[in-house]
Amino acid sequence: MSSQYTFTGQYSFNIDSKNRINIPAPLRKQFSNKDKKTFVVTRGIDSCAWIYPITEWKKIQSELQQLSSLSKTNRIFLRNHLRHANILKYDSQGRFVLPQSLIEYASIKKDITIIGVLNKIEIWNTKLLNEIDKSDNVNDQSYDQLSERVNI
Amino acid sequence: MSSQYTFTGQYSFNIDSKNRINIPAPLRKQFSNKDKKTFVVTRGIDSCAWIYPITEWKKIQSELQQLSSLSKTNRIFLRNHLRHANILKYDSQGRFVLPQSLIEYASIKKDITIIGVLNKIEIWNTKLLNEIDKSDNVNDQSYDQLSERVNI
DNA sequence: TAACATAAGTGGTTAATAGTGGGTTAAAAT
DNA sequence: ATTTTAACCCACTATTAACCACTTATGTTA
Repeated sequence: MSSQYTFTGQYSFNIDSKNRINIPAPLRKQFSNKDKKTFVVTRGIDSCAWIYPITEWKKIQSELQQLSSLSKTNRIFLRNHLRHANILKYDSQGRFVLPQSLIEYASIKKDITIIGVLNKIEIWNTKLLNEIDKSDNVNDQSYDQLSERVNI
Repeated sequence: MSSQYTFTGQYSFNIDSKNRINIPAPLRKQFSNKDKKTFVVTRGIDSCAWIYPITEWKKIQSELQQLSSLSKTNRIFLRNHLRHANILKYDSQGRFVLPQSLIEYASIKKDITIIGVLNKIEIWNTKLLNEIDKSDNVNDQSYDQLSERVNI
């Protein structure tokens, strides 16, 4: 599934006393009019928060709608993915308030790093990201597997 | 079957001394005029209560009518879903009183957590949900199977 | 390269809404 | 008739969202 969004780059910001985070202007500019400044923040798979523009999120959502709640696996999966998904808008200054639950999940303190990763934006505790960056050596074998699918 | 409803997010509330529960404003706002503040609360498949906006419930009902009562599974499923279904309205403050039978079924005490799960809303005993969240490890294999269908 | 102009980021205040509690009236049951 | 229960309404408080203003950075033009 390909996306219209190709977020890239890395930006340093502070979260303010009201838990507001500024979406970097270069990323914000990519939001289409259709999105109407609306997006979904949710738990990332690593300890960070993920942002999807709402039109992008709806694609994911329509896939989730195919899953029947009669299956236990599906129920748990749906619950755990949807309960942390917050639909938000950024204000006229390009900011939004990050929900408390995600602040805790991503260990957000003051210094944050925002990264563009194609169809999503990641929000990290700067310190945490740097530590992971050093320690998280993906072994060569997994890259080999990847190479069969992705041609860089 | 896709739905017009796409409830998401998680909200913490208290049930009050009159057994009233507040439907979180963000979820309430999604109710269409057609629903006229009316919805169905019933037993969830796990120990929680499920809320469907009335227009959504009617769709489900017509699907349930397709199920033959010759199957035992069907009979049990139909019984449990239909006998506990209460048609209710929320008041001008957005609250409704949760029937005693569902309070017992979902072990509702004071602290409750409300979760949006696409076409339905779940009401949980906060403590219970957290416990299940930890213990209910769906094995990786089932998620692997899921991954073939859902691309997040 | 200096001055200006524009855009981006930051902080705070105000206004609106959501959540909560309680009270009153109407209905129901004993 | 009295008590209990439920629906409806009103009011207070806390939280959230919208708005305004200032500062810093970037970029453009003389």
